[in-house]
Amino acid sequence: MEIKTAKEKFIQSWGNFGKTWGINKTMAQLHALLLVSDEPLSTEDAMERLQISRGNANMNIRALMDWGLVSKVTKMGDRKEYFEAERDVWHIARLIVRERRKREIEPMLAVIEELKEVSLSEVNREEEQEEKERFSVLLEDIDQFATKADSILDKFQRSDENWFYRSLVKLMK
Amino acid sequence: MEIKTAKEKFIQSWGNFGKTWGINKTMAQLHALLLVSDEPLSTEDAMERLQISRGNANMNIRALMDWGLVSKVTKMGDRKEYFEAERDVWHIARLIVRERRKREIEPMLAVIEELKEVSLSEVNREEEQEEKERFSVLLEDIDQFATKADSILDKFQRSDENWFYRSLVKLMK
DNA sequence: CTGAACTTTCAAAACTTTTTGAAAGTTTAG
DNA sequence: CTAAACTTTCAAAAAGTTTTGAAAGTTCAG
Repeated sequence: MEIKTAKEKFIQSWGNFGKTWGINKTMAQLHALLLVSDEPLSTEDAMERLQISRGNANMNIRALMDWGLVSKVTKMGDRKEYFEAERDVWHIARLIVRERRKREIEPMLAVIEELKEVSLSEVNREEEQEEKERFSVLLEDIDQFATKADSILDKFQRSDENWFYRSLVKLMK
Repeated sequence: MEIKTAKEKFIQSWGNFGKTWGINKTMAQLHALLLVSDEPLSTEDAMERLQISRGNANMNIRALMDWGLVSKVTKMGDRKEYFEAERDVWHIARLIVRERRKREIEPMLAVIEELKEVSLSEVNREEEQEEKERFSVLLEDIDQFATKADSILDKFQRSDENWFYRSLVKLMK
């Protein structure tokens, strides 16, 4: 296999992989493209390589910058904007964890906390007692688990690579 | 807030939450509905509570059973099938991790391994040397990270609740 | 067997998300 | 300032996903 073919395959796979994780396919493909490029690329370069429209390229590159995965590079004597991807896999993972916690875990925790409060309020009718109790236990269990998972991810996100690898060794014992 | 309203809200939130994680909204809502039901429900019950069609209810209940999150219950003297959800949050988490590893992480790892092999093949032309080297390093880094993350998840999936909580304490030190 | 009770399937419709591309906006060289 | 070079926006179109519901399939009591 040619290296060009291999990179192509990498870009396609990264796109599909991203899609299952709730990330727009083009966004993931752009990320992959920038990861395998030896030079920063312009919007035009990306449009041509991925066969996508200007609007699509522009929007998704912005999104990648919002996530912190891609940064703008300027070349002297050139008005075009060029982009390059963060290549440190460890750093990439932390940025992704940060975004996903923000978007997915924290809103869910907020809802659970809210509903827990409701469940604690007085029981009005006798027959509700047991139902309410069961619901409360469920919410409490989910809350406990999610809070713990969230705090691990928080720790991960703030830690350095060594912490991760040291932790791994501990856990695998 | 009424308990009925609270459960309603739980079902809606679980649905939206699931959606961002690449799980069909109805599937997540059905799961939530069964989680908060004190009795097993029939397909008809689910159709009525969630206002969905028979086909939709049927397909997504099947999917939940494939994931192992829901099981069939039969009542004597009744030909209908009833369904109930696994309520142990820990167990639920393990089942979800198992499915997602299978569907998302493992296929990605397979692609990376395949591309790594390609990258190791002889360099044909002089100018390709550096490009190939850079690509190889990237693939190697991703592979290392993903393999480690996958093995933590594998361990998690096979472990019991106590392992998880003990590990947490260790990690948070 | 037969037919009622139930479950499954799947093509078409509804809905959601993504993409396009042209127009508007911004920046800068001259 | 002006106009060329570039970036951003967003309504409409395309693509993708989910849902519907009716027909086909299955099971089982009588």
